Amino acid sequence: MYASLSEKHEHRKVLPDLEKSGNGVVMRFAPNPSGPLHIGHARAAVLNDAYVKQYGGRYILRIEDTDPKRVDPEAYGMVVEDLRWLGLGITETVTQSDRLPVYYDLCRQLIERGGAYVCTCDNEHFRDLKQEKTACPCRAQPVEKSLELWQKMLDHEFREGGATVRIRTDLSNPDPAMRDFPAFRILDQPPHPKVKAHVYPLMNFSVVADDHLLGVTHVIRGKDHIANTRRQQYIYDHFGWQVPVYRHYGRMGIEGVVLSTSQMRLGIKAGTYTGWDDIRLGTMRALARRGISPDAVRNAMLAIGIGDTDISFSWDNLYAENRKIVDPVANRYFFVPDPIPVTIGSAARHTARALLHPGDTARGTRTLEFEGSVLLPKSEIVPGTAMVRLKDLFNVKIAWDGETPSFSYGGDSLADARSAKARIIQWLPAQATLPCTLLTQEGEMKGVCEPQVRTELKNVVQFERVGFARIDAADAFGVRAYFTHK
RNA sequence: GCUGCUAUAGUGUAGUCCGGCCAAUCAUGCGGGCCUUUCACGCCCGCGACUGGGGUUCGAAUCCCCAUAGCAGCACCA
Repeated sequence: MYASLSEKHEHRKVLPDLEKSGNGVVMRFAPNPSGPLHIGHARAAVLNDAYVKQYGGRYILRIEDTDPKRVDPEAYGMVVEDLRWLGLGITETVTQSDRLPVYYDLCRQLIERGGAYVCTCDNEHFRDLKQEKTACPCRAQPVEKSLELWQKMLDHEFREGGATVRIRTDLSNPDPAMRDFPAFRILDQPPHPKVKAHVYPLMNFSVVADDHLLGVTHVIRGKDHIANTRRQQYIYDHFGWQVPVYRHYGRMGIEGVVLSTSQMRLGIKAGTYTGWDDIRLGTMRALARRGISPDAVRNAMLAIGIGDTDISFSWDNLYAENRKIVDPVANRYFFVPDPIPVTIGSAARHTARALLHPGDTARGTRTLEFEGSVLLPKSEIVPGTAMVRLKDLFNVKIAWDGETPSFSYGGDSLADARSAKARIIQWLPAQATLPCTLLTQEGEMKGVCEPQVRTELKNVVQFERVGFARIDAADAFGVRAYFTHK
């Protein structure tokens, strides 16, 4: 029966065609290993993946760890885990810190070609010259001199900031960002967690080197890289290499969560967040913990596409995608928040059998024995309520003496409840409950749930009339669940 | 300030290249109804947008200009 359901969603928009994709594509996802992946990374990761799947080819994970200041040793593993969770078709992984000799060699070649030079000017001074479209003295030095200085850089004869390799561009370029931008720098501190080095390539150089060497044909990334694309063009031209096809999608604003890795780290250190998977964060692991399916993330990203308009990401749209995936599989249970004990006079023992899933009766039922007392959600028992129906059980009449209610058996007839417009609410037998804490992004909800929820550890269930939740921990003493969405 | 990119309903998105078939698509959201022993799912109905102003044209969401707004870059970050 779910086949027909999913067919309806097959009209999902496909991504626009990429030019030069006839013989397959080689694409890459290139994160900086400073922390785990978040929803912002997911866009680039998923979009590239989708194109590789569409056209066939290779999908390279390239860890860009050429700035030791922004490397968290634990992030290498986290990135791989997060990508695996997302279900991407990564075919190979390279780590830039393993490839420093490759970049050094290419740098020498580039200097020999006159495409780069070593600059020993003071940083501030160079910037002033650049604004004036003026060359610094180093620019005119002979190639031999630059090669000599480059060797000195490698030999660590310069201190941090003492020398920089610059790409020769066009000083008259109207965009100051294009003028003789740096390609290598010297860094004495901090030490790189993976290699011993003091000369590091800057992103624009290592990216071009790797994109070319690895055969990358198409690059899809955010438009914050547009300037880098133009800068990188100079390097391609110096080497005489062919440029990949670029697409730059617009900025994606995300409401309500902190996405800055440094802020998240600070918050974790300060105890504001419980960890990288704190459900108030926008990391993949936080989404996973809340019961968001990786396919929902994928579908939401594909729906957004590669448009170059700035957009604001909507959680509602993600939740809708997730609901499509989770609703057919999640078993139903009762969770009674803020429970109040109620004894129902004059009611005989009853056995309630509630479907685990209303759309799939083959899954069977759960059994709740009524023995006289139940727990009801406090919010449902408000003065004036004359009758409620306990779902799958019977009707309950409520008589009010001022603010004080008294409860009595109101018959089994569903029709009576309907005609009395009684609400059909969730409940639990007082003698068979399990404490349950439902954690939402807004805070904790204490309550009780069916003991059988214990068997759903790590699964997403639906607490009827409350919403979907992922069972995060469960034992004989209680359940901890994370609220997914309504 | 300089350089560049973008502008369709609350949100996302199609249409824009090659003007008419667009009194503008689809999803989500919201409102109403049906179904239903969940406020879920499903079904039906409805709400809601071409940033503004000029111009070109028989005709403009689509082409041109100006304005406005947003975003990005101008780092020895990625």
